[in-house]
Order: sequence, then C-alpha cells, then structure tokens
Amino acid sequence: MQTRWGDREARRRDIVRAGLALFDEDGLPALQMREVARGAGIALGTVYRYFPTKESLYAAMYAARLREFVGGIRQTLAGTDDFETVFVAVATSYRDMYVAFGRDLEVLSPVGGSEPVDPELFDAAVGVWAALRGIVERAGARDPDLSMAALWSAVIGLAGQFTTVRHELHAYSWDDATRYTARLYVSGLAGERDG
Amino acid sequence: MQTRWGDREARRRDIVRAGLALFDEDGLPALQMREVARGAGIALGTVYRYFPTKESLYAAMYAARLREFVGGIRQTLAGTDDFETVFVAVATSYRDMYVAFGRDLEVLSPVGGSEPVDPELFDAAVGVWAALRGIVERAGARDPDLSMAALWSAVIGLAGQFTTVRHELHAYSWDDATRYTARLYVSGLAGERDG
DNA sequence: ACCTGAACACCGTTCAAGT
DNA sequence: ACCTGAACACCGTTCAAGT
Repeated sequence: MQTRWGDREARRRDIVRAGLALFDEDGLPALQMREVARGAGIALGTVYRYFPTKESLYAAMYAARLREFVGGIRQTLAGTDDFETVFVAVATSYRDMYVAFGRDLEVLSPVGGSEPVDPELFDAAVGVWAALRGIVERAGARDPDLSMAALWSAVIGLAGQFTTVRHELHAYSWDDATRYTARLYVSGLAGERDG
Repeated sequence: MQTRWGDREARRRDIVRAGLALFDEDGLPALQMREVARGAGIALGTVYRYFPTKESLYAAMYAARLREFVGGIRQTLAGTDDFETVFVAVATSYRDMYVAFGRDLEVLSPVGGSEPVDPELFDAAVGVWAALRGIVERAGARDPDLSMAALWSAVIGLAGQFTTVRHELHAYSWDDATRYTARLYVSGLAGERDG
C-alpha cells in the first residue's frame, strides 16, 4: 500500500515505522537517516521535512511505544489489584521498554519534560499512576507518594539490573527477584501500618 | 610537566585524564578523539597507538572511576555498619557514577564482563560486596543473596529516578527517598526474620 | 506545496612518512 | 620503537532544483 504524494499523516507514520523497525533490529546505531528514508520509501531530504533532527524522530518513536506501555498496564489493572501481580506486570513491561530505550525512559511521568505530550496519553498515564497509588495505599503506606517513589525506584532498578551482564552475577531469575522485591515491600508497608 | 618521548605509562595516563576532563565537562558528545589528543598534547594518530578504538578509551576511563568508587565505599564501611548509613552512602556514590556513565554501569560486579579486570580492583570489589552482604544478613535476611539483588536494584533505581527529569514529579529529596527506602527494607527484612 | 539527492560538515579511524 | 597528521569513510544535515 503506497503512501500518496502529499499525504503527510501517512508519510509521518511510514517514517516512524521505518525508524522503529531499524531500532528494534539492531539498536540505536542502526537508526540512520538514509536507512529510515529507504525503509519509508522516500528520499533522504524528505525525512527532514517531517522531523527536523534525528533526535525528534527518536522522540516520536518513543512516544509511540509509550502509548503501548500505558495501554498494557491499564489492561492489567482492569484484571486485578493484587499488589504482587501488578508489581510484576508493571516491572516487566518497564523492563521491555528499558531494554530498547535505556536510561532516558520517562515512562509514566505525568509531569513530563519540556515538550507538551499528547493530552490523551497524558490523561491515561495520570489514571494509571493514581490506580497504582491506590494499591500502595491499601498495602498500608503512611505516605503513599513517598512509597510510590521508592517502589518506582525498585521497578527501574530491577530493569537496570536484569538488562546488563550484571544479572549473570547471581542465580535469580527475573521472576524470582521481582516477586521477592514485591513481597519485601508488602512486608515493609505492612510494618508501617501495624508498627 | 611534560611526558617524555617513549614513556608509555605516563602517556596512557595523559590520554585517560584528557578524556575524563572532556567527559566531565560536557558528556559523551564532547569526548572526541581530536580533542583527547589535544588535551594529552599529542597527535591524533598517537591516541590510537594506545587505544585502538574510542570505546576502549572509554572503558579505561570507566575503570579509573570504578577504582575511586570502590575505595569510597571501603572507607564508609571502615567507619560504620549501620544499615541506613551504609545504604545511603552506597546509593549516593552509585548515583554520582550513574550521572556520568549511565545505564552501562557495572559497578561492584565482581564477575564482570568479558575483559579481565585489574585483579586488585576485583579483590576490593569482592571484599566490599561481602561486607555489604554481612550487613544485610544481620538485618534479618533469610536469603542474603536474593536480598542483595533486591537491594542493589533499589540503589540502581534510586539513581535512575533522581537522574532524570522524572524526579521533579514528586517533592522528595534524594536524601528523603533514599533513607525511606532503606527503612522500608529494614522493616521488610525484620519481617522475614520475625514473621 | 511537497519531494529529491548531490553536496557539505563533522568526526572516528588508517597509514605512509618522520624522528 | 614511537609519533605525526593528511587522507579516507561514514553519516547527520542543508538547499537549490524538480514536479
């Protein structure tokens, strides 16, 4: 299906799709503007009529993936509110994005950076964050926001640890480590409530 | 103090020092081989007689910083074995390295990657890891290795969270979040012991 | 208006020549 | 042996010309 001359919306999608294909295949070094152009079936210069820099293309690719991430968490939350199950699901989705995008992940950050985000995505992220906060609150957190900061750090850290060679250090699987971390937090939060 | 013609050891140090100066000033984009040569007072081609690629120079710069990191933790451990104090100190040192080197940090990974590490550094890292493990054990961990994995994730995650714009999301300082996380773990580990 | 691709700029790497 | 720096290769970005 050929994108028509002048169809800016379809052209933009073609470019982002071509970028993600290269990126998924061989990482950031493979994201070369000449290859993007080739994948999108256009000339090199045309890519720059849609994205003024390589970095802005990367940002668009990232936004596309973020949308999928938030959608996945929403689906999990629709099915359960068990702390451990939700923690493992969120951490696992996060890890998958981390593998691709690395340290610059801004997943679920409703405040966001300097650029205005798609409002629909923004609202979805805020909703997800509030739902997660509710689960933490029911687990006994005295200061749910501070607990969320700690929990979110655990998610980031597990992804970081199991994404490098470092994880070969110990014998624990992703699932074991993630579930154990969830239980440790539940126990710690229960201690806050009861202690 | 001019490095003498043929003094390979001093020359190597000059190059690594020049690289770190550029890197600290303006990050990875500023680490350009021409600039490294200029900073080390040698010709461009000479850099390649010491480091076959830019990546290998980067690895040497990283090893130099890792040595400082391990030395700092050892000093902390010599002064105290209080869980919270040690956790905050380790997390803070880790964060400082994370700011510079990002997701590729392999700090305190005694097994290491493919390249053989300096044996002295290796031994120091193993010693530090064992000492930290002892503290976790005394805090009540039933499976200290699994707890270390979770704790180490917390360190990584806190660094990750407070190193991006994401940390502007909430009102908590590095110190608050780090201390709270330490206490949550202590409470969780005590639950393992007593529960 | 939108698209093209040759040309430019920049930077990692090489290698024949210098001491 | 060690060092030099001009030359090459690669890739992000621009812009005058094409439809």
